[in-house]
Amino acid sequence: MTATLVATPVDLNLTTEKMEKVAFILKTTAHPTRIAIVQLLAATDSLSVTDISEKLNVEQSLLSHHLSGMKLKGILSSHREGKNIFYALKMREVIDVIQCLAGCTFL
Amino acid sequence: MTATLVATPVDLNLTTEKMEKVAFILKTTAHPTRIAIVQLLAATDSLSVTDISEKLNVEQSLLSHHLSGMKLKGILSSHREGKNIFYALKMREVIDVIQCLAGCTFL
DNA sequence: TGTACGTATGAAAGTACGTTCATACATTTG
DNA sequence: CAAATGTATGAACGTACTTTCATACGTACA
Repeated sequence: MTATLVATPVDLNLTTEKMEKVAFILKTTAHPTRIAIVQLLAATDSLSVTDISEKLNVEQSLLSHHLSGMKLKGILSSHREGKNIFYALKMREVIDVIQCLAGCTFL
Repeated sequence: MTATLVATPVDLNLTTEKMEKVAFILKTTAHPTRIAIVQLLAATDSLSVTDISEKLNVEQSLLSHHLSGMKLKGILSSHREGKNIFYALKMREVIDVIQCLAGCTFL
């Protein structure tokens, strides 16, 4: 008997449409600042733009662009509270995505 | 007692360097064709460029660009067998990443 | 050795993304 | 209502990504 050092085949079985959607979400997440945002909101539930800006040391306008993009694409949600706008992680699955890759020993 | 409808906080705890690496991998995967490539190689272990080109209906040169990029970034590996070059999925973690997102009901 | 086949490569062009800056909008407070 | 604070928006610019095309390279086989 010979040992076959071959990975177990996995059947992902995605339609073209689903592949496009997955790619869309991946692209939306694929940026250090945006990953940092996800990380923050994974732990804190909801933060104002100023909070995030200070914790990540990212300039207000740039951060706002990232946040509204992520919101537009369904990853984040937001609500106003007085002068502040609070963002929260809506698509919590991205946590698992990041966690999965972060667990790679070779990274 | 009040029910708090709040998601469980998750501590991702990534360093800046790791966030950059994760972003790098995400970016490398974030494209419908490349997701299709991963899907194919997740199931088949190793395929020639022609195989992939025919199955995905992607022109040779374009496919080659995608493949060599993915190889360069450590996602794929390749070896020559005669005239053919076979590509295989090296970083199998990306399967989980895609599977995770593909499992989202709302996609 | 030359011809055919499989694959890679590089330039060029279009498109999308990231960043900055200036400015506008909304809400609170004096 | 004017000023201050928090946030969004849009234009402009540079950079990176995607695609196509032409061509080069490697291998097999007549």
